[in-house]
Amino acid sequence: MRMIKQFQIYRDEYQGPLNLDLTINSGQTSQPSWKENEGYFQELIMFDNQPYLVNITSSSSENEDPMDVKIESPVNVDIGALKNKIFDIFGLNDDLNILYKFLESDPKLFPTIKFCHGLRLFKAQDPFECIISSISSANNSIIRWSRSIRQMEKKWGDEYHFLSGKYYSFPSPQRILMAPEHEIEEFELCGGEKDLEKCIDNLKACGLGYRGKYIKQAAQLVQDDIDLNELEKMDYDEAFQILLQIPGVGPKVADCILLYGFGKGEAFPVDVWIKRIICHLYFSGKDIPVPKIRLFGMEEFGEYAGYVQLYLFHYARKSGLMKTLK
DNA sequence: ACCCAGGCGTCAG
DNA sequence: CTGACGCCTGGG
Repeated sequence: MRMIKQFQIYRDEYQGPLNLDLTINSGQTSQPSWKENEGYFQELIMFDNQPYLVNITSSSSENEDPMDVKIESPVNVDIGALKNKIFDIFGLNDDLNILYKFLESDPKLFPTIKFCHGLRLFKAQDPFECIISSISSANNSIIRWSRSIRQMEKKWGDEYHFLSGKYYSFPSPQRILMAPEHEIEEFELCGGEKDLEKCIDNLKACGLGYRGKYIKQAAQLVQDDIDLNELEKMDYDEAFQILLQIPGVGPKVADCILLYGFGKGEAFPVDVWIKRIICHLYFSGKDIPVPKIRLFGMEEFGEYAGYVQLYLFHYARKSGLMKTLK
């Protein structure tokens, strides 16, 4: 059986503007960009352990037309549930009008609005996936990180066939634990049957480098010790401390996980660019240590900290400020 | 064409 | 605090 259901998302169902293209392609390290095909963004969404291929209009996101959503699945599609999931992923529950009032109240932040109109937080579809992909993003470029995620999905995720092609889910902790860390381990695992050069089904071969070890340790912790449902219920500070115990997770990565995986909008992930931008805008270029920048951001921007980080980064990229700071 | 320095966040020393 | 980690980018 194969089911396709279609619905619209109207302009008055969410508050403030939405630029879907900008949201998907602004390099947020929550999920790789969705595929673009015949005027739609497409991605496999796992919901209640069932696969759904979501197709969402990629054009006219800035005008008054509703967005088309088509969902293809081998199982019955609960439109309400999938719609909620889509709202979560694209930050459609965030009121950008209120955000913009806040940004307007700070002359340093005001200019970010016109560069980021309709930009929303692009959330991960699942907390475990978010943990692994955030670890992979550390000390890494967006392109390299996206490639690694896609390769992990292809090697260890489940394959699903849809009308427009094959898609792979993000592998479970169990699957990641079964994957060899590097080619030597894979070689030993097959008892020397394969040539060492042909051992490419390991984490390191996904371009993850030394992060492979962290990823397996993280998967082990999630399987044995860390209950992600419990983490979801904790307040920001408590969850932050727990996440820091995961190998490969420092303050920046923990904040990304809290922001993109658990929807904690008060998280303020500080990478080198945010550091440079904040030092430039708020400390007249003086060099302030990263941990202080983080505390400053959380104090100064409160519940909007995550959005401010997103807007400052994109603003710096588009306005040319980044080139100046480099 | 080539090489090699520089950049990225976390960890270990 | 500093250097190492792996890989890609970009300048020479």
